[in-house]
Amino acid sequence: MTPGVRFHGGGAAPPGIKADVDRRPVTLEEVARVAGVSRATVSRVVNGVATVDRELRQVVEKAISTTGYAPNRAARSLVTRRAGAIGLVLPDEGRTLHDPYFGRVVSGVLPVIRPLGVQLVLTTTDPGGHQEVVDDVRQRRLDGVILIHTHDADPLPRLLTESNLPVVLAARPVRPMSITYVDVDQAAGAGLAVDHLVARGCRRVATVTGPLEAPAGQDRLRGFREAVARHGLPEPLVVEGDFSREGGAAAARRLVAGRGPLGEGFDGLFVASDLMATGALPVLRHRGLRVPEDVKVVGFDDSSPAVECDPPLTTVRQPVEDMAAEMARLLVERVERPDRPISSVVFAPTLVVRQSG
Amino acid sequence: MTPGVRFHGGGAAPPGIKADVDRRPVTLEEVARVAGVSRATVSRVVNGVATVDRELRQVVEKAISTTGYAPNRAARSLVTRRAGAIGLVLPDEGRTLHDPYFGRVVSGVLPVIRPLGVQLVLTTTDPGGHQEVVDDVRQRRLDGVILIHTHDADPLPRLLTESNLPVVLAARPVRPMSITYVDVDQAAGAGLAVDHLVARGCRRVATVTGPLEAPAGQDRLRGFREAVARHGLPEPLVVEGDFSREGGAAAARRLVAGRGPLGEGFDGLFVASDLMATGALPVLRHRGLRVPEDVKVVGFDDSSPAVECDPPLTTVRQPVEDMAAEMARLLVERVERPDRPISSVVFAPTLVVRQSG
DNA sequence: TTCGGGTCAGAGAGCGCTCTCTGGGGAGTG
DNA sequence: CACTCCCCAGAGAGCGCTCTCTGACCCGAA
Repeated sequence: MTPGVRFHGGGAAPPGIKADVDRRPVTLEEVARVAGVSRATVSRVVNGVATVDRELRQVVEKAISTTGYAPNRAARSLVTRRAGAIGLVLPDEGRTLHDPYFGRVVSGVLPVIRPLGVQLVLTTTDPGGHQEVVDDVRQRRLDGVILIHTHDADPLPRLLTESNLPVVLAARPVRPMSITYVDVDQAAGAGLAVDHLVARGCRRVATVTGPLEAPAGQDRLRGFREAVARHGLPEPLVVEGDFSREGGAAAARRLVAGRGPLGEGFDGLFVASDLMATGALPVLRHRGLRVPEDVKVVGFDDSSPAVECDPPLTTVRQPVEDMAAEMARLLVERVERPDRPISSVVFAPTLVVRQSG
Repeated sequence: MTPGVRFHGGGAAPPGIKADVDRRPVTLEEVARVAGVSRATVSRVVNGVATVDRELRQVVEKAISTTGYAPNRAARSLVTRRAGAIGLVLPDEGRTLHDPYFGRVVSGVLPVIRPLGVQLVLTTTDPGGHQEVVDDVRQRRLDGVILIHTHDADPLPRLLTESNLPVVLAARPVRPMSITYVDVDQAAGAGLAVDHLVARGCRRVATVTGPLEAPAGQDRLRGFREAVARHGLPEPLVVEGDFSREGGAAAARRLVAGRGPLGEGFDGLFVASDLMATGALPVLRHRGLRVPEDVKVVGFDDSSPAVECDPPLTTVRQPVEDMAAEMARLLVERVERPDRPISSVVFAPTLVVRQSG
């Protein structure tokens, strides 16, 4: 060893903040030494195990705070076989990520899992397809996943359940399968919309549906038809949309094209998503139809476009935050007791009345 | 040991999927045994270390795929002292999470870190304040964090940098400090807006600013004033807003209140955020001012309200995805080489012309 | 043949934690 | 007073991986 000049430290380190920097993290071992107890006892204190003497506990707690100990999660995970993290998986067709719905899900999930010390990891199924997500779970980086907006062809739900990994779906699966999901009663929501239109005096109603291969699309149409029948209304106009703004506009154009000069056609319109409604409204306006005077419009989702468009949209609200919180709870439950029977939850929608209908 | 009935397995397990379920995960050790090599060699193959004989490598790779081996990340983290995860920290005043901006950040960050095998962990500073985030890093659950929308009083940037933890800020810090950040040239963006208004024939311009304690608010106002001076325009009207829709509406009311009967006042309006602009537009309309005929309006952000409002907004676009990707790159770089000098990046804004101005 | 040098696989020591098992000591009982 | 029982702290064995160090083996040069 050549003796040389040490720039930082070298003798007794000055006390204070600087000494913290670049120092090796404190381990259980060191806390134990400071407290004059064994590693096991410190571990018990850290994890809140009750069988520790009061006095001893205080000594340990003091040692923890003076040393500034923070447990290494990787080491703990290695033993407990828990990652302490769950995944939120979005299909990245670009759309979902930019949908405010996504933020609502996050703000529903976080309050449930943070107090449990569980992290929320964000992923899309975008690049490597789905294997990445499965790998994340198999590598024990994720204890389970919440799947958003899976579509018909999505192999992920099956892939994950077949590997017996904890999954919760946001929305009913396309094909019936043994999987936990949380959904809103879509049909009932559509019914709420029709009830409202009828209460406001509409007699000839129309609908722009979602894509009919999606369960949400199917269910909202079914609920719409059932409510129309229940109220004894004449056969409604039905045009299929695709949940996009442009799709809503296109569908609206087809609807007004079939409308006669003096109002035969429809006086109430249920659009199966707010985004489509924001596409449909300008079409109606350009056709000279005033909303809500000539046509009353009700949307679905209560997403931000609903309040931003003109006029603000009466719409069916899904309690997304509550649903997300429930998904988180179900997932955590499933991670902790994989043997429990799976169970799903369906929420009731509500109607938010604004100016459009 | 009492001999008893074993329900699952017990003899030779039937081959196939069922056997995978509930089985203990495969370890390096087992792969090594199957391949007839040492644990070290398998590790070398898994991690792509070059000094492994070609043939041997193939044998190991085969063993990996037949056993279905997936490395345990916790074990790896324990040794490498890398969590393999970075945090995206949002201040939860409710707003940010529901802002589409947030989704754009995520979709900029993910493509950068996923190929590196790094996870994105979402957090807010909401409940326990900021200690939680610091703890996450100290517990080595997070290698570093990206901080979004920090405000003046936010202690987090300082807290993290003082602990010498890798941080990247989205936006210039309020007070100058030694920290990596990525931002758009706010002043230049405001200049773009004024240039456009002038090119469209405006002579008397006004602005609704952001909150002036925020750097973005200050910089956009400064850029606005500089451009106004550069074009030799008369003293502009300036009203302070707060980046919210309601704040935009309130500011617009104050502006039109000062406007005389025959158009003395302003014919061009720069609103420092799209959201505020969506609040301002209806106010102008109710005052009988047509956009863009009577007043041309330019917003800032190119967020979704810009395309949803009526008329669609001409606005200054921040390349949010690119900026987010850059933040991710800077953070990863910083995690890998903490000794490197810190560096920040400023992006150029562009103008998106729509119908409002 | 001997020897130096280079290549590459194996041995083994941890990383920091949890958790079971052991055992000391005090209280209660016969 | 001896014995049992219980309570609670310590010892120590891993969890599954990485990475350094050792050493076997082969090749070419002396």
